[in-house]
Amino acid sequence: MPRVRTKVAREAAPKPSFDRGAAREQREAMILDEAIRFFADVGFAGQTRELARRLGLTQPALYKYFQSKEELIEKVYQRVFISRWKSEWERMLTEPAVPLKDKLERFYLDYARIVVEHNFIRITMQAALAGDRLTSRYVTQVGERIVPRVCHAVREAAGLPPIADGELSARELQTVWDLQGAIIYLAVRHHIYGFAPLEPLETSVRGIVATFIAGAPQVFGELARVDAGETVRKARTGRKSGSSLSK
Amino acid sequence: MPRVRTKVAREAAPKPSFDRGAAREQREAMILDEAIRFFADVGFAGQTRELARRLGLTQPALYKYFQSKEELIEKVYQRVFISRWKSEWERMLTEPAVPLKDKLERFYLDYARIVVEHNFIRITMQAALAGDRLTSRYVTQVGERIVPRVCHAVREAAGLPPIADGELSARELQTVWDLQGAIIYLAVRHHIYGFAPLEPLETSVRGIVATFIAGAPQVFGELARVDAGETVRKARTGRKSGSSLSK
DNA sequence: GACTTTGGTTATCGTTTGATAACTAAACGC
DNA sequence: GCGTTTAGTTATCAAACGATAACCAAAGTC
Repeated sequence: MPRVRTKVAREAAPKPSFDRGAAREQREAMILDEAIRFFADVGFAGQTRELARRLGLTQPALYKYFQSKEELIEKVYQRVFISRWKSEWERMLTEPAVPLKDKLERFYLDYARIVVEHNFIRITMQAALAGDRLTSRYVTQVGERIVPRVCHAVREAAGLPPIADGELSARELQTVWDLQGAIIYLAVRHHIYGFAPLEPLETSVRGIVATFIAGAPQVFGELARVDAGETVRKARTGRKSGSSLSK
Repeated sequence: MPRVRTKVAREAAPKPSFDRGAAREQREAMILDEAIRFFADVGFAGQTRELARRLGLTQPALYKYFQSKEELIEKVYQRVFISRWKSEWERMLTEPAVPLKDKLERFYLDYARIVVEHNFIRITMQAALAGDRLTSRYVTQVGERIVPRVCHAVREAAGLPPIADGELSARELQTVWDLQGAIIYLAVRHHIYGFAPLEPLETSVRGIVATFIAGAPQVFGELARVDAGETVRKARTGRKSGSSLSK
């Protein structure tokens, strides 16, 4: 029964042999990186043989690192998403005494640099289309940790009273989601539709933030006035809402 | 040589037999509609057998209508894209004497109803990821026929002089693309990421347009002032650009 | 230096999957 | 009515593709 013997030996393996393990993980990471590029390119229907070829390996060699294609894809997801969430983002958006414009620009410039990237957006989109959960997890995080904080920041700048996350109106939240959308669409247009950007990423992000800042607080303010009957105006400059521009 | 005889007979086929052809086209359309739903669901890697099953047919029957899976997908593209471009959009955006807000709301409400739709956005995205040309054609059309017209409309409302399409700055065009992006992202969030909308589509579209109108003309105006040295101000209400809100 | 583990190979297996062949029954034209 | 088309069937092919088996050489362990 050599089978059993092997199994026992493996389970009892006493010395994991430091370097070996590290080297293996490094190798696995290299494969994952190539897999990310590969699947971002051709989609998850891409063949393991082709991936192996790109790595300069034979196809069965992949199975020394991953039990199945499915597991490989799962690890690709994890590597893509986990490595692209920065915990400081939440801090950046709550830092007190930073003017709204600076706060949003700093955050969205950083965020966009991570998110408007070929492999990230393509993997994300393919994963989402395939119904994978991790993608929604990422978007859920944005919805829980980013969007409300931006809302609060805008409310503060618009002179509205602070409220809890749960009390933010759908309208306020959606307005911030629209800002998100404009950022993400930069990535979609470039990396999925394949159109060259019209200008540097930084310029676009600043522009999106500028339009938002010029528009959103006013929208928030109008919401508040509708809700509360004109009580909150201190941050508004007395301009009539519907000037010649909007009518 | 029965082969040749058949061929000749087919080529010379004198009476296309009205109803037959019509019925066939109808049947083909039915299949295409199901194929759209199917591929939107599972992606273009979906099996022809499964599609046939959904249609209540056997798989080889599909090949009476399409020479290959590729051709079927090609026709799916055409059906999806061609049927969803309205030529009146271009007219709606150039109609004179309609206030900017009304013009944009009317157009984007209609546009969103077409574009923020399960099958459309999913097929579009999958096709784009697969590198298909028709998708880019659709986006190109938006870029050529919609975006510049919106730019002109905004310029007009902001009191800026009319210019040719080619003279629109990257900054102006991108600002309008960002508006597009916010609309499309409504579809992505709902139909690809799978999150329930926070509010009715119409409300979101009106909100996006409102934010844009409150923000964009100001941005356009500032652009113009930078370019031309404060000469164009007639449509502005005298509010300082960077009020307490943005600083 | 014998023994084991590891990372790789070549050969191959079993499904899956697009596509075709061969046939059939109903509909159609005359 | 009789031959022809046509829309469908069943059976089947050939290639693609994920996965496994069996083997091998180099490195590591004792």
